[in-house]
Amino acid sequence: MTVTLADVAARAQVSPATVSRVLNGNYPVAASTRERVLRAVDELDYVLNGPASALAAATSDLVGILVNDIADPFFGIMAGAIQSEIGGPGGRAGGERLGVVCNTGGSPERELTYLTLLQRQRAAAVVLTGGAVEDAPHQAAMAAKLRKLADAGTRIVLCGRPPSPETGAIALTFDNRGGGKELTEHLIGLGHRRLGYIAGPEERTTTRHRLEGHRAALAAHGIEEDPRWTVHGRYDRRSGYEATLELLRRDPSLTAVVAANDSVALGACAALRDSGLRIPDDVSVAGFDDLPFSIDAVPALTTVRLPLAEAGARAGRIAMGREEPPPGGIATVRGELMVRGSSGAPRG
Amino acid sequence: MTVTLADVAARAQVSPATVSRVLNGNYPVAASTRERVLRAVDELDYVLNGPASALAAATSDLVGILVNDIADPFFGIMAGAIQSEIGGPGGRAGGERLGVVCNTGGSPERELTYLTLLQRQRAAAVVLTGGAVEDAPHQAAMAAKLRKLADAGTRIVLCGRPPSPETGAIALTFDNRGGGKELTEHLIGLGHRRLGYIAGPEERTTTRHRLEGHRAALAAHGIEEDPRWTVHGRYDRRSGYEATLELLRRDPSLTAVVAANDSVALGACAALRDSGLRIPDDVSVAGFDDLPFSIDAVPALTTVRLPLAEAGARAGRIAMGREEPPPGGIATVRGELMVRGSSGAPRG
DNA sequence: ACTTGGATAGAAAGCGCTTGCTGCAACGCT
DNA sequence: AGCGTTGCAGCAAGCGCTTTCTATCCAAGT
Repeated sequence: MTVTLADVAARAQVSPATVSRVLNGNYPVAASTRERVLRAVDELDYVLNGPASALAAATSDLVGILVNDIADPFFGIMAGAIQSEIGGPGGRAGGERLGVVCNTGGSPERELTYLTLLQRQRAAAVVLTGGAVEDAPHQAAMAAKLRKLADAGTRIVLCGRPPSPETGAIALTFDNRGGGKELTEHLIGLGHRRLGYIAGPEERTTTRHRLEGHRAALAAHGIEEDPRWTVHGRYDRRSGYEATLELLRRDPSLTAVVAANDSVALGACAALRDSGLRIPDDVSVAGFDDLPFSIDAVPALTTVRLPLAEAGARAGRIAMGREEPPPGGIATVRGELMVRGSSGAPRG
Repeated sequence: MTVTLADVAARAQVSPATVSRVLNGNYPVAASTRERVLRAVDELDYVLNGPASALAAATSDLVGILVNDIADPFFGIMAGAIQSEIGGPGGRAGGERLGVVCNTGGSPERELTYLTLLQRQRAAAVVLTGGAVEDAPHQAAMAAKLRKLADAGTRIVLCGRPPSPETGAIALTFDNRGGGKELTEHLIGLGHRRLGYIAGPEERTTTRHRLEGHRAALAAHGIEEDPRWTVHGRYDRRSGYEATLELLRRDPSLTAVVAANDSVALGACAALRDSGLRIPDDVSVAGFDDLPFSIDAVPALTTVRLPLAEAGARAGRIAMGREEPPPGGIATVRGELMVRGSSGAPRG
């Protein structure tokens, strides 16, 4: 049926053990023998049986990448960067690993299930990207699962997610709080005093941190926040559109709208325009992440750039054991304020 | 060390065979026994060893999803839809499969390598999304690889990619040619006679088909095309920006720019604006795909909507054997012209 | 010339699971 | 009462690889 190691061995007139060693390159094999084996492999078009070798070697070459929403470039960019470092194809030869990205859709259950699936596959490493859900039971379950994975030898890396002290996982965290604060301070510096905030879904670390940064900026400048100025929604444009309309309804005198991310900001822009308001003359808008399309908004979006690709690449390297983890296993990745046309001084 | 089937069997006082059967649910087991086993599984926190079971059963629960660019929502949307149908988490219990998306970056070698990796893992199915590279040797290599995978029992589905007759793979193809034609006809109908075209990378089916549609429309209306009106580039905004500048340099009298996709169109819009031209008053712009952000361009982008999520979902179901393949194994998915603000009658 | 040791290659014992086949009650039939 | 069924459970033989341990060969050491 399918070609096996034994077939190759027979053809190359060596033992299966030798073929295995040639293929793994972890044991001295005479050059002439090696060549004979490789020729046989080629002639028979042999492909190693992954499951069998994983079973025997008790290690697999799978690396899992968990993302909240694969259709969102925020995750796509990170996943792409991680995967390209994982090696798989494109990486240097040798450790050819299969970087697989799994889309949780932001659902806690799916997150856990994927982790189990990866555990079942005995994944070599797992990278979790983006914010975490802040539900206590779920966090406990996650921590337990991660610990179990780690105990089984799976390397765990968090990319753009807060540290999980209990699990000892390496974490590259985005400084969402700092970025949010800086962004709002920029707006305050421009003269804004009544700022609406469109937050992401509740019970999410990213949502909370960005909002905290926003509020910290307000507090630092003695601006008392009106509870009506905050609306929660999803991380998509539609949600931004609706939330903006709601914000405008609650307080038409707002002079700025800060969005949880760029997609939401785009929706906000659309809603403002549809309401006959000009940006930034009537209302300033700010996003977060600086995804590629943000610069194409009209006017271009003021936002906080997160080095997604760089962070992803680093996370990938750490997951592969090709880069030293940061001291303490935790590193904070800062964002950079990008001031563009969507923010300006308020009227009057 | 780690818990094995045998441990569970011992604890439940049954044979390993029985545990396996309970877990797979493909053999009658007395209810009381089943319950005892499940309790033991739970108590020991047992997780099946994937490689071992794949080896023994000669089947795996991996399903590969190949995409050209994971950071591009075009692929992200399809991949998400496919993955959610693959089941994995979220799907109904039972056939819990791991849908893994692999990012080829549009590179032929990586595409092939991923296929080999999936073959090595004995993937249950593989879905290839998006356009194919039109290099003859590579196509032959791909066909051979796909055939081999198919022979090994892996189901192959092409989503948004032209059929590959040699391989007998199921194909859900986008009607890029038809969409391109319709789009350009819309522009011609508006009165445009000098249309620039920003094509995607050469040697790509998607690029060629869209361009052919564009040219067919021109030909059908007796418009002779100036070779200077076509520029090739990548499928990203940057490329669209540069190509537009080039187009303008070559022929400043163009009244419309048709882009290979929405991202490119966005770049085109930016270039036009930066050149002091208004859209659509001075120059009309059209994209392709209708990605979520297209409606947020200012003015909103005229484009062709491709039912990415629907097609992906269907491809996923077919890959899982949960839906009948289309008759003949090939289905054409049409796009829908979305006329919006970025296209209008030319000046004068 | 004889021992020693380095360099290769082979034999064989699993890795943890699945599954065809066998075993054995309890059951219903004539 | 005798016997074929039916329903469950266990035995044991692998699945295709890796890896430890052993065997062999030859160059070098004394």
